Amino acid sequence: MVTLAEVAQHAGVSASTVSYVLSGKRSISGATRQRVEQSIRELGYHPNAGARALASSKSNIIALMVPLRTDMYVPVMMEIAIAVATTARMHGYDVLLLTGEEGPDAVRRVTGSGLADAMILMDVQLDDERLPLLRGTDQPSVLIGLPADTSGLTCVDLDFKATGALCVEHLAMLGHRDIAVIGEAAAVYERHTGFAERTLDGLRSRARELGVRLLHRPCDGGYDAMAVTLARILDERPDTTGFVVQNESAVEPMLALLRQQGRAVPEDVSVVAVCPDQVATQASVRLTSVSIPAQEMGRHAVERLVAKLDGHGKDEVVLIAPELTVRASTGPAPVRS
Amino acid sequence: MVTLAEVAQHAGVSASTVSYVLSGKRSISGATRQRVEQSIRELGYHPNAGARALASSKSNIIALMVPLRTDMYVPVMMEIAIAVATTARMHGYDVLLLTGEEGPDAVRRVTGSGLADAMILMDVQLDDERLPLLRGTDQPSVLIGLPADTSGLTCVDLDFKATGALCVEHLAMLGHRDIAVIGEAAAVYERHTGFAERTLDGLRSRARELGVRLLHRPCDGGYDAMAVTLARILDERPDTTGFVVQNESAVEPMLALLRQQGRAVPEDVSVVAVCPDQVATQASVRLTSVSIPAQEMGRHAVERLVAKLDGHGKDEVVLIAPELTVRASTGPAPVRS
DNA sequence: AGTCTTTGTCGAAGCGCTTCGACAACCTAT
DNA sequence: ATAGGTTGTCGAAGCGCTTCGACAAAGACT
Repeated sequence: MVTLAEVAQHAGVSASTVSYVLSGKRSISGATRQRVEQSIRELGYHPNAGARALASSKSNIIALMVPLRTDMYVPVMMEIAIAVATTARMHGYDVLLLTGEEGPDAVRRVTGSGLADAMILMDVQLDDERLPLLRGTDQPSVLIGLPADTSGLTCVDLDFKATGALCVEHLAMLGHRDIAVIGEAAAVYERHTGFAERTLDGLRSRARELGVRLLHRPCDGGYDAMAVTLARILDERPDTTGFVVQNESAVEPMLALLRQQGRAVPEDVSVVAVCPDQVATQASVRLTSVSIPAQEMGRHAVERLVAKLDGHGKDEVVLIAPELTVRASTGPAPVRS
Repeated sequence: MVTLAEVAQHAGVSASTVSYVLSGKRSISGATRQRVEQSIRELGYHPNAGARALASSKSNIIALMVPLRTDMYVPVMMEIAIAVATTARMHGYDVLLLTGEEGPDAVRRVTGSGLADAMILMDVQLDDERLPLLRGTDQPSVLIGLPADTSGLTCVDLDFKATGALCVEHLAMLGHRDIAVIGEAAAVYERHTGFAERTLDGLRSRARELGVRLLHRPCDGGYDAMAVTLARILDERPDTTGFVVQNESAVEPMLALLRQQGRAVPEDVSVVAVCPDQVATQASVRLTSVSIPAQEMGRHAVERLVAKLDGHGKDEVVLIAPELTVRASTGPAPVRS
């Protein structure tokens, strides 16, 4: 274990000088800097993280709380997590992975111990029990997702309300008057997950404005659940010609079922998905979709956080504008028989 | 920020006594312990992580290197990561999330700085460039996955060779003589990912032993790629009646394509998948599969690591025995026309 | 009763780093 | 030439904790 002191001795300077070379917080002559850097290289010196954290009261670690449950959007979560880790590294931070399991205690533990300098929370509930803690501490934080009350918080998310509106608009413009929404599992709505409700909100209000009939049904993933859900929808609203799907694991089963029933996409029915691009392009019909910009969300979150850590950067809500990409799954509504 | 000293003062004992109450490394009288614990609670004390790490040279952090690329098994990776985080917490450790991006440098950085006490590597290549570093340090590590040379290393993985063998056996037993293997994307084989090659090895050697014809084709995920691959296979080996699929994102497209071609599963062709249970049960035909025990792998890895950190625990390779669950996608081979 | 353990507590010395004030040495402007 | 400012370096004081040796006090044994 090479220490700062050893580097200093090797370079013939004091410890503080080495520290200043490393941090750049005071000016150092070119000659000295080079000598020190040389010594650092020769000795293979790595600053000790604990000592640094202690002396500077900064750990250079960002905590990331991911949901424990894996009933939705797993690849999206993963992509966000990776984007967070990658972006954080670019700013000199490492990422501590916390699962939602500990709940508010994890927040207390991390802020209290100085383990992390800041934190990012994913999978925020509308009325999340961690929020009071965040508001009550001076440790910077960013939420990925939107709670009901965003005052005093910084949030990053896709504008799901606009997303819902966009989907309805697209279908309405193509002449569809009866639209069915296949949503996340019922449990997701029951625990008041913001994005799901906001999407629904956007869908409904736009549908009302455009005079389009809208039917929403939650749906567990998988083929069997989808079969039941689809049957019910078509039973209740036989004239449905447009579908909005917000549930990755329902996409492919749905396409398979439609095919099986002899309903052609997009000739007979149109499908718009809210899902990552990868899912949309790999599906058996290339799906018109609003993509979930996971990378961008992760990147944004870190950048907001770093800005806060650097002193600038205020509380604000960043809503990423949705983009609808037209692919092969939507077309003009069929002429009514 | 409440410090140890403040707790000590509040409880009327010395700082070291408080420390010993916390660590349990020396015996403390019941009365004193209670007084100290009371003070800790009243003051809301949380030990400072940096100071702890510095004084004890232990950070209580485990580093987890996940692959940057997301071209395969994303949900599995996520599940492992979550299992690692959860299990680590149960042993008093936190998890630092590193992406493969930095490569060997990340290993150097983490071991050198004492940021983490130990590390877990995922997505190990057969000839991984991080291995020499691991062997050259005294910091404990565990690999999830198997490199070519496991000497001096601790590894945890599903026994993919046995997995391959098991799949062939099952199909052979049902009378299938021509089996096609639909594998991961070609890139996965090109970079010599251990599990893919080991599965193939198991498939081939067992097929040879049982006198079964085997054709292996890599396949990118998605419907279009699958369509091409399937067409080629059936062109080359029209008598194929058994399929082994090791590629999550090829499963559903394949089932859709078979259905479309009028080949019934399992009456005309049988399909065995190597995938997480969730995928197998949610597919449009409930798939006979060998499951990928993500949770178990993550848990095992942490437990091996903690054992090493505690002094016991030697280098060893833990291969988890595969289990094949028969569901609705396999049946007796059709009688030859 | 005296010696030997055991038990519970304390004081002090660091862990390796950052950071502040001090201060030579050197420039620059008057 | 001298006062005033820069610039580059150093020494020392901590950051909050762990841990070691020391040592009273109390119990166990002859």
